[in-house]
Amino acid sequence: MREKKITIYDIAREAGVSVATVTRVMQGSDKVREETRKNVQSVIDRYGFAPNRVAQGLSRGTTHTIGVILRDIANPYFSRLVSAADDEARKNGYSLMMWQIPLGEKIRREQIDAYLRQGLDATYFVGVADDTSNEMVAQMLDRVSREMPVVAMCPPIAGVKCISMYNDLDGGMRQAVRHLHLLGHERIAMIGGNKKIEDCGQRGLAFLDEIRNLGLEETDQSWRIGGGDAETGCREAAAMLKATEGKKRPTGLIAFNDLVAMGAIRQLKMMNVRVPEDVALIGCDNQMFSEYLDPPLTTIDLQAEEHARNVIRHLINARTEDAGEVIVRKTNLVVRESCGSRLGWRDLR
Amino acid sequence: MREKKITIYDIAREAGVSVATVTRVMQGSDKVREETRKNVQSVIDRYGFAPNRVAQGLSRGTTHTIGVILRDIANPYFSRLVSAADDEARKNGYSLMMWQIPLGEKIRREQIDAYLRQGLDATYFVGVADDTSNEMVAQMLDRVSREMPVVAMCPPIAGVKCISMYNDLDGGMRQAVRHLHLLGHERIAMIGGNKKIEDCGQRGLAFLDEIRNLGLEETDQSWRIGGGDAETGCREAAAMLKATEGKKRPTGLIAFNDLVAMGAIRQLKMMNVRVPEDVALIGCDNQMFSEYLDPPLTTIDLQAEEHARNVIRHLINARTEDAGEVIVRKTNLVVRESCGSRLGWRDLR
DNA sequence: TTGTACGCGTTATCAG
DNA sequence: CTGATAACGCGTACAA
Repeated sequence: MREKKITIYDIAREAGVSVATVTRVMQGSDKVREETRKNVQSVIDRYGFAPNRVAQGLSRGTTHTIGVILRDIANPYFSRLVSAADDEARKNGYSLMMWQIPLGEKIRREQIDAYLRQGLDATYFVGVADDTSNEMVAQMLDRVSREMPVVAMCPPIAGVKCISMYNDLDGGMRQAVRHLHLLGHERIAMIGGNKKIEDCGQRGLAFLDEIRNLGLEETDQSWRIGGGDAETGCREAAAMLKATEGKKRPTGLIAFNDLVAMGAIRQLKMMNVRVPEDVALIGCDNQMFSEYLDPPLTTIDLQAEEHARNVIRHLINARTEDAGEVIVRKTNLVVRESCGSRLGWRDLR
Repeated sequence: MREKKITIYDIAREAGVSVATVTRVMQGSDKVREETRKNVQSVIDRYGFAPNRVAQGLSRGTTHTIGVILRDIANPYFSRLVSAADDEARKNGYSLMMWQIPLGEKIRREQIDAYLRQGLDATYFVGVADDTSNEMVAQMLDRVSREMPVVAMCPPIAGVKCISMYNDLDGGMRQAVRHLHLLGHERIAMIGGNKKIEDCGQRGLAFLDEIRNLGLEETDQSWRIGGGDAETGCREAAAMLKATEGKKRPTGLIAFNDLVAMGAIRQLKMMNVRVPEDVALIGCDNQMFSEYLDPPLTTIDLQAEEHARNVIRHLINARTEDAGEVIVRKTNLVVRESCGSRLGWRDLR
């Protein structure tokens, strides 16, 4: 199956020069006589020669490969990031190596060892909300960032020296809350997000804080915690309706993300609650499918592609001094119909 | 940033043996005295030593890395494949290297060269419908499969020697058509799919063929070709309604995939056509979001995860004789509410 | 301007 | 059983 590969020696012999000269030509060194240069180049072209990346990696200590550590690329938000990242990397001569670490699975020492000895040039870590306080993640990032530049897409983690480039979901949350409040909602609740309140970064806290700022009521139904999937949306929406049966239920809902929102919409419909007439809803991530939901979903846009491209650029140009840098990206509220803002102000009593 | 890495020489010196012996211990060779073995192993453990993959790659000629060539990992169907593939690969000590080639972009010779010299052990090619007749794809797969085992997720391509493992979308299509026919639909149309009829593999043809088999009417609106995205669904659904205005329009619709179906649902609703009461709809892929659409989408399930895992297993165990093998996977129709089968038979005149 | 020879970290072959 | 040592393919001081 595998044919004999031609090496730099074959080219050198054929061109009647040494391997050093071939290397010089390939690197565009100016310390080569023009005549030699043309001759060597023609041989290279004739054979379609290109250096073996593995050997190059050993010799040069750089593989032109960036590792991407993430939880689950099947999550459409993450796959958008990776798609843009791969495109940007490839345009700069780099490749991406996937490394999924399923959420809930222990990160073992040997896994990190295995990751480290692959000779990667840099690491793009895509974190989820509670990774900021996850001890295993911290240890992993700490070890990895001692070996290569790392950009982590999550808030800074105590004791870890890497570039942190993440979304201002705090601000996004507050904006969403204010949007609903402006539309006249007085009872606003949140669905989904991390199990333990101390694990949510600032996100859920920001939500609660903004509720208080606006002088809105905070009840035991204000934040129904859960996961970040559609199932959570179904389950928690149902539970919330049940818990507030007969009482005044929330009229504004903010979902942890668009998947949760998608599940919530379905459950609400099944229970004959209209969106947005009875309950307004806002999601987060601006997924590809979000504008096709019924109603089209108002959501917090994170500009995933732009974010990912930026990460790759940082990684490629990373200098040691950059470690510790923190970059916060502003979010955008994309207003569609799920929060009813197009219907104008309404009486929500 | 990068600390001095320990090598096999350090271990050998520390253990008072030669590097050959260290290698033997690491490979579990039985030709090592038990006492030596334990001694060396203890040193290995103490230092947490593990061989450098790059050097290993050079020496052994195998990198334990599988390349994944695909069009766009942001497509949720592909990202599901990759997620499962990565999981399966990792469980077997392999890593995945991404290689996106955007649809519509020319595949240049140098790109293939670059791919080839990465020292990959195998290639997982995820094709789209018209790749089967795409000359550039054929050339690429031909070159790649001369260097390493390849499993292509598309029908066999003339002149390319690789394992072909793909879905029986033909059969899936026919099943979908018959399902609608059984429900009483007499005018069934298809939306989306490849631009040129000769590029569709058997898929669109299978649809048309099955229509004829059942003695159903075939009109110029029977197949509205287009792309494979939600936009196509919107555009073509609108165009179809417009083209059949005042006439008898199709009552059963089969979308090229779930994205197209998603767009179609939205457009139909906007034009006050009810699904499934006025038009029944079937998609393809069983995407994560499909059951959350309104109505939940009946769709052809391809068992993406299982498919991907199988590909990886084949790649890892590939023998030269396997090239040329063709594996066709059966599909499943997942019946939900978008085709109205739960409503029972209806009069559709 | 060009060539020689060594290093990169492992594996594998061949003596011993 | 164990140890030198030659690949693996390329980059690069250093020498010429």
